[in-house]
Amino acid sequence: MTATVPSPVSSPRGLRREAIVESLLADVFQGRLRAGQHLVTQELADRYAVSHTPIREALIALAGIGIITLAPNRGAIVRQVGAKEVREVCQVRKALECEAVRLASGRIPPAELQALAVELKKLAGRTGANGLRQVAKARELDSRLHDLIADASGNQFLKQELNRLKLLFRAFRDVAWEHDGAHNDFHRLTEEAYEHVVIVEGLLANDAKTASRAMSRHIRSGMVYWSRALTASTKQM
Amino acid sequence: MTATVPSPVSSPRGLRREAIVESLLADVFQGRLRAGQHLVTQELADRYAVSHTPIREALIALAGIGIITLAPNRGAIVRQVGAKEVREVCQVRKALECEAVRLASGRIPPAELQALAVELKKLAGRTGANGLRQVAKARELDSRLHDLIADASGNQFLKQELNRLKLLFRAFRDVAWEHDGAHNDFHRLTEEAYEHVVIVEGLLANDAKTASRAMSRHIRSGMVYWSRALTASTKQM
DNA sequence: CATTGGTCCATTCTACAGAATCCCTTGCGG
DNA sequence: CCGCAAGGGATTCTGTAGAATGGACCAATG
Repeated sequence: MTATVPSPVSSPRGLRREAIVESLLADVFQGRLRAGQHLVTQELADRYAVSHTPIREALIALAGIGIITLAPNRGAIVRQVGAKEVREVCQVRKALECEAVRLASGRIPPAELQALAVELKKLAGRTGANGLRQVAKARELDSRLHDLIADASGNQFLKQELNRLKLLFRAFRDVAWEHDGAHNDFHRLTEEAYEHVVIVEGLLANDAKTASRAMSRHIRSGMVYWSRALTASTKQM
Repeated sequence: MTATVPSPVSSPRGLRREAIVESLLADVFQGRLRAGQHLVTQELADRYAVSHTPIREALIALAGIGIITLAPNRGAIVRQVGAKEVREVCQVRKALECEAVRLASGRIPPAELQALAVELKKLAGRTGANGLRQVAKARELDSRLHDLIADASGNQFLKQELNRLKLLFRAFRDVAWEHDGAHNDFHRLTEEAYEHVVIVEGLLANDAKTASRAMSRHIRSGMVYWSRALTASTKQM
C-alpha cells in the first residue's frame, strides 16, 4: 500500500519536518492514506529515510491542521473524511471567505482582476475537452483568486486561517475525486469558473455585498457537490 | 525571570507534551512570557524537568495554535500581541461566532437560555462592587454562553475552531489586563453582560438576524476595548 | 470472565551533528 | 593613536539520530 510511493526526503536540516508535512498532506490529498488508517512512525521513518523524530513532529503539526488525530500512547490516525466533515469545514470556510471578500472589496488592483477575469472566461468557455490540462489551469486560477482576496483583506491572521482551510478542503476534494472518477468533475470545474467570474465582477464593481454573496454561493455549491460525491461513492463506517 | 515560577511537570508518560502546552499557554496568558521573547528549549527543559524533545513538540503544537512562531534553525519566539493582532483575531472570531449564532438559533434549549439570562441580568445590575468574584462570574457566564452556542451550532469543526480562537483572545485580553490594571475592566465586564443579554434575548426570540447582529456588536466592542487597552499601555516595538 | 505474559509501538531520553550568533582579534583608514 | 569593519573561531542552541522506557492491545491460560 504505502510501498507504491517510496517518497524519500532529502531536505536541508531544519526543513525536514516541513517537507514531511507537505508530503503527508499530499498523500492524504491523493488518497494514498485513507481515513481511519493508522500511521506508524517507524514505517514512515523508513519510507522517508529519516529518523522517527521529525516524523513525529510532522504528525503533531498535521494534528494541528486537523488532518489527523493523535491519541496519547496510541499514535496517529487519519481523520474521517465524510460528507459531514466536508459540510462542517465548508461552513467555516464560507464564513471566513465571505468576510475576506468584504474586507478585500475595493482593495484589489483592478488590473489583476481583469486579467483573471479574462482567463476565467476563456476557461469557462471551453466545454470539457482536454482534461487534465484544464483541471490544472482551473485549480491555478482558483488558487490565484482566493489568494488575491486573502492578501487584499489586509488581515494576516485571516489569510493564514484561510490557507489552512484551503488545505483541508483540498484533501476532501481529492479524496472524493478519486472515489468518483473524473468525468463529472470537469463539469463542476467549468461551473466553478462561472462562479469565479461572478465574484470577480462583483469585486471589479466594488460591490462588496454582491461579491460576498457570490462567494457564499460558490462555496455552498462546492460543498453540495463534493459532499454528494463523497456519500455517493463511500461506504461510510 | 523564568526562575520566579519553577513550574515542574510530573505528568504520566504520554501526556507530558500536552501538559507543557497548557503550562506555556498559561505563561503567555499571564504575561510571564512576553511578546518577542525567545524561547530556548534547554531552559524550558530544565524548568519542566524533562528532556528537550517534548518541549520541542509542545512548541510545534503552540505554533499550530498560533501563539508562537517557529523559524527553522532559529527556534521559537512568542508572537507579537499588539492592537493589530487583536483586531485580526477578533475579525476572524466575529465571522465565526456570527455564523455559529445563525446556525444555533432555535436549537438551544430555552430553559438554559432563561437561566443564563437571569444570571446575566443579576450581574449587569450590580455596579462594579466586589471585584474579583464578579470577574470570575462574568468569565464563567461568557464561557457558558459561547459554549452553548458552539454546541448548538451542530458543527463540531466550527466548535473546535471557536475554541482555538477563544484561547488566543484570552491570551490577548490577559496581557492587556496586566498592562492596564484592573479598574477600567470592571466597567467593560458589566458592559459585556449587557451585550450578552441582548444576544440571549435574540436567541430566545428565535431571531437569528438580531442575535447575530448583537454578537457582531459584542465582539466588535470587545475588540475596540482590548486593542485600545493594549495600545494605551504598550510601547510597541 | 479475569489474569498474565508477550509483542508492538508511542513516547521520552541522551548524545551528537550542524547552523547561527557572538565576540575577539586583526587589519585598514582616519 | 583611535575607531571601525571584516574575518575567524568559540559558543550556544537547534535539529536529528538512535537507544531506552513503558503503555496498550492481544492471545493464551487458568
